Amino acid sequence: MTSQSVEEYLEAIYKLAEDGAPAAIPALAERLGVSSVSANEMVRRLERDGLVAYAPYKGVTLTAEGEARALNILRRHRLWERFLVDVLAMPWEEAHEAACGLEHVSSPSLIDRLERFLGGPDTCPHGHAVPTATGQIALRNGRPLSDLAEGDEAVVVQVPEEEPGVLTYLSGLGLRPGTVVVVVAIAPFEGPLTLRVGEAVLALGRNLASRILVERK
Amino acid sequence: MTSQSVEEYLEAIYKLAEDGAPAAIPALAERLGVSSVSANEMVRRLERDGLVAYAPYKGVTLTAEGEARALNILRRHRLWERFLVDVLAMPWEEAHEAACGLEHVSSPSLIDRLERFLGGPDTCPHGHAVPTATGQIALRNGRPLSDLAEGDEAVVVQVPEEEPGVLTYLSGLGLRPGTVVVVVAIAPFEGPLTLRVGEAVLALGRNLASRILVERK
DNA sequence: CTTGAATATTAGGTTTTCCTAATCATCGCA
DNA sequence: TGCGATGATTAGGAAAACCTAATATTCAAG
Repeated sequence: MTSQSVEEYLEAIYKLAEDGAPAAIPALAERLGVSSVSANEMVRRLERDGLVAYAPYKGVTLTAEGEARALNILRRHRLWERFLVDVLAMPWEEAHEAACGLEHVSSPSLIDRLERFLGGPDTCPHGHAVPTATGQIALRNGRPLSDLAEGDEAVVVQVPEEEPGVLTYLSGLGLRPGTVVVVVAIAPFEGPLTLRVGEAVLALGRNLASRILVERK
Repeated sequence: MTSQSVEEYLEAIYKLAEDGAPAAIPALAERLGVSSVSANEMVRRLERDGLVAYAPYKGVTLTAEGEARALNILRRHRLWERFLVDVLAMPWEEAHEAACGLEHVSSPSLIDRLERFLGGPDTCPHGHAVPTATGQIALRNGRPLSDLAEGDEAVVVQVPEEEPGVLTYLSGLGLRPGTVVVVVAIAPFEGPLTLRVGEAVLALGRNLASRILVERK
């Protein structure tokens, strides 16, 4: 019996930990739209239940059990997203929102059936790997778009998920998994990249570019 | 912002009221697996919020607003059930369970897309009408199986939903919407009906038979 | 018209998840 | 090394849904 709140915390902790360091409480609170006090409280509860390890001023880390749960949630989320986008033709950011609800009320049997119906997709619409029913997750190969040199051509394999605004923006630019991009120019001093995407030429901030994964063509 | 609990109450009140009289609190509590005190408390809250009218010892009735909400929930429930059974090939009673969760986390946009994908089905897998997005619900024509006479032949148009055990039982007997039945015999003193369903002959209690709707062939 | 059963309500609690305000601890930088 | 910003925790609450136990009402049937 894992409550919806608990699941959301586990998911958020997992996502935050993806950027290297353990999740900090204020960052966690921020992401969940909750006060630091509440996040602290909940983290204590998760610790008591053996789902995370918490060291004040250091951060929160998932235990093996906690990570298994988190991967399972991610599995549900990404399969639903795939369904919503591919089958129901829902726009990206709306699909993310909707999947956030559905993921907490989906039995293993339902999810397995959904996976079979979808033909066992490897990734969600943003290119993130779908964990298996047994909790394995494939690691994406590809490197940040910001690592390319001028003149390089590459194909997008992954864009960040979560932030609704970012999703709409990228979607509007046509930057989605499978898109071919050519680096036209790279501005100095951590400046933006100029890209050619199909016919269009556009500028993309370095920060966002570093969160988009590409593969050499 | 209607909470999941509130939605479940509205749904239960609607279903109970279908059998004629306003929903009694103990019946409501029973159906929701909750104490009478809790049900009473919640009904008071619903009344405060203008969703029901409550007269002690008389029962609970939905207001126009409450009924609109209930129909919307039923719409979501039945469309999801259709999806789970038709598309994911989920067995009946598992689908009912699963739909109970999904119905509370589905935005109007999601439900409209789902409906379009399913081709705008008129009924759920048990033959209950799907309310429209604007809150209309078609009334089923058909009469109780228990009203037939010996020798009558008819086609099932609706079976009771909700109780998991009943669903499995009926499903096992092959009694589902579309099934053709012939009344072989009717036992006196409110006794069981003997039916022929395809090749099989089976006995069905009068009570259950009265909750199955059929149409003359 | 009384009385027993069914129904309703009150009183007092619990758990979960959130909050604000205030205090305490720590880290990193000057 | 000392201090200010950031992070952590405590104290005290709130709202939603539940619960049990006890009491009060009302219904219906004899």
